Amino acid sequence: MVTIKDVAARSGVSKATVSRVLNNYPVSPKTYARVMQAIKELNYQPNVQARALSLKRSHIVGLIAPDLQGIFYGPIILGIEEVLRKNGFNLIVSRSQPDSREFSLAKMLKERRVDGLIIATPREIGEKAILALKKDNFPVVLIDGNVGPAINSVEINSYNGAFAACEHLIKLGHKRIGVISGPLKYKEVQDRIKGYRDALEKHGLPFDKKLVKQGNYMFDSGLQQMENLLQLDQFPTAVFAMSDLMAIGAMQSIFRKGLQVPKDIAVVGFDDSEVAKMVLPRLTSVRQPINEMGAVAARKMVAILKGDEKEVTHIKLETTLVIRESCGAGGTKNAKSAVSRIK
Amino acid sequence: MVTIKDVAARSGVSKATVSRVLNNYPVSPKTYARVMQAIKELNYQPNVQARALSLKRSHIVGLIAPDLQGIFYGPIILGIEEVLRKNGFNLIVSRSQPDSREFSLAKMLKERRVDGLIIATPREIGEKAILALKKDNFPVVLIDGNVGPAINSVEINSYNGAFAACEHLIKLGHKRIGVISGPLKYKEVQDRIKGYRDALEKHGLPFDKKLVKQGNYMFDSGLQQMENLLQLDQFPTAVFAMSDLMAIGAMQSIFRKGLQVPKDIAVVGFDDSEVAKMVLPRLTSVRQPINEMGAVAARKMVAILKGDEKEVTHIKLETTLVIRESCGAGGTKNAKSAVSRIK
DNA sequence: AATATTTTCAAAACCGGTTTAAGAAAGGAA
DNA sequence: TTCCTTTCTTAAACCGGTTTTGAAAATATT
Repeated sequence: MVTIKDVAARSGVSKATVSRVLNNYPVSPKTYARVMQAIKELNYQPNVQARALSLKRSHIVGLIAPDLQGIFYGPIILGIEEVLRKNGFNLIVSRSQPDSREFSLAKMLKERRVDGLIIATPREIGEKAILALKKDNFPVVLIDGNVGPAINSVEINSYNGAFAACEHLIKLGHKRIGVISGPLKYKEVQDRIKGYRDALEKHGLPFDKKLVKQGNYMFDSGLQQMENLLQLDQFPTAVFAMSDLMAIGAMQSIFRKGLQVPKDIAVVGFDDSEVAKMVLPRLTSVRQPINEMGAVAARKMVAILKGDEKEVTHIKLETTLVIRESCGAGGTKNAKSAVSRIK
Repeated sequence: MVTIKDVAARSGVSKATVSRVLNNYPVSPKTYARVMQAIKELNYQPNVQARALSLKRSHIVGLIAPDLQGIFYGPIILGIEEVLRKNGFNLIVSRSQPDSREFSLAKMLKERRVDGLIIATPREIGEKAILALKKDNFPVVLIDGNVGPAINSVEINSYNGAFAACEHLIKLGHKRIGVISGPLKYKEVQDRIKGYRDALEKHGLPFDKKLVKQGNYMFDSGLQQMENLLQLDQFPTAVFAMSDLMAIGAMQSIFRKGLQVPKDIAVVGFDDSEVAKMVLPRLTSVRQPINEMGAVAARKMVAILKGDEKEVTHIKLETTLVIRESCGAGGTKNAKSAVSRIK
């Protein structure tokens, strides 16, 4: 491998000078030219390990997520990677292990392998561990979660998304709207339920606890919870599911019962993932800008690492209701999008 | 940050001795104990950058893929990451840029940021660039592709998968089987077409070129190409699509025409992705062990980096036909799986 | 007890960069 | 011309590990 020493020898200057050229410190034009010439001739590429050791900066950002693929985490990775690459950083991905999670966090930190950490779905990691990172002044950005004002976060405005979905159903004339939720302990689930309730209230409709069933975001639970809804004395005429997978499960459950979507029961999902377009009737869904969430988080991280930004920010991205056939309102798209930024 | 020097000072030995303890070189029991004690007390963690510089090994493996998410690349990442983590390696993911692909490859190599490279879908990268890596003796494992005997590869036995899918349809009585293929220039597409033709031939059925339409693996192209098939004078009674997304697109196309699946036209897909279970009728599909492909590639890489294996291997993983309703044969599953290894 | 052999450890060099402190060269003012 | 700045350049130290070399200590042999 050709090193900085080789370049120095070839261009007749010292290592220090080559380093200055590389880092844009003032150098006389002719020295600059000679060094660049040597770099080109030797096809020299600086050794990142050496540079990292010296600078105490690896130019690597770590992503910790409970899963590294699927409807949600796939697009996040994509969004993060693109921004990082364009800014000269690399991305190390790591799945959070349910068991040894804090350990691996602490290790990542102490090893100094990464310059900063983007943590997706911090609820898997534990608030304490995250706050400990902060205490060590380690750059952290959370995606899809929030552990208080001290730590940067990027999330979806779940409340607005749910509100829009439910209001849409109400305006179509539905008065009994079932909900298949995610795990109730999650903050975003509570937000969405609040959006649902507020939409009902705004239009003078009563809230019926029996219409809210708890699922786990997965297909099977949508199927299961829809069955439960169908066993009520009085069916809901519409269902709002907090994920597309559950919405699709719900649709299958409805079909099995011999009913039709949207004629007998209208269905709205959440995510607007690829599958929403593939099922019949096509699924009306609350679009989350997942890819953008990753990109925004990565941009924040880059800004921190470059020293451009110091203040903690909490960003909420807005959702869009994408109307297809499963809700019973023809149309194609109904856009509403914005980025709100809250300090 | 606490360094090896601090540990040395605390335990009253030299840096060298601490290093020996850490790397399991012979040391007297009482020295060992003292050093370990100091390590624990100081909560010392070696700096990976320094170690990487000294050892010329970063313990990072790079993955280059055209996409980092979705049905195919998502599970691959998952499979790779798990194996690497368990073996003490980290994974850097990088999307291959259509434009500057060779450049970034060469850069990764020269920078010595990663110890080895797993390249998914090498057709995007270019054979020359890959062979150049080999020339530099850089560890490379290809996933889902093959550029000759010199380079390690892991792929799916596409031929067998297609053969099984088509033979299954033939045994159900179909005599005119349409195909919606991937891009014909891809090797695996040619293999699958060969599987299709051989199945026909084995059962004495004629091959009709008009029944093979070229798609691009995406949903829309399935829809489009099925429409083309439906414009033939004589419909196929079954369709084999080379991806689930295209199969689902084809199904929608069939429905639009007022026909039913599988009654009028049977459909079989390829991938057995999550969506296969979500559409109605549920999709019969050729299951690719995608996750395992990633794991196998990662294991090979680890073996190379640990110096355990030197010979080049070409591994083909077998597929399984998963039977659901879209093909018209009730049943649940029909397993057939194996790993064949070819030197 | 004297010598040979083995074991254990420390000093120093090294990996390939960056940075500091100081010297050399160039330019400007008196 | 001389002296004072300002601009470039470099030697040496440093980042935090690993590894080689050789000496001291411990053990074995005679």
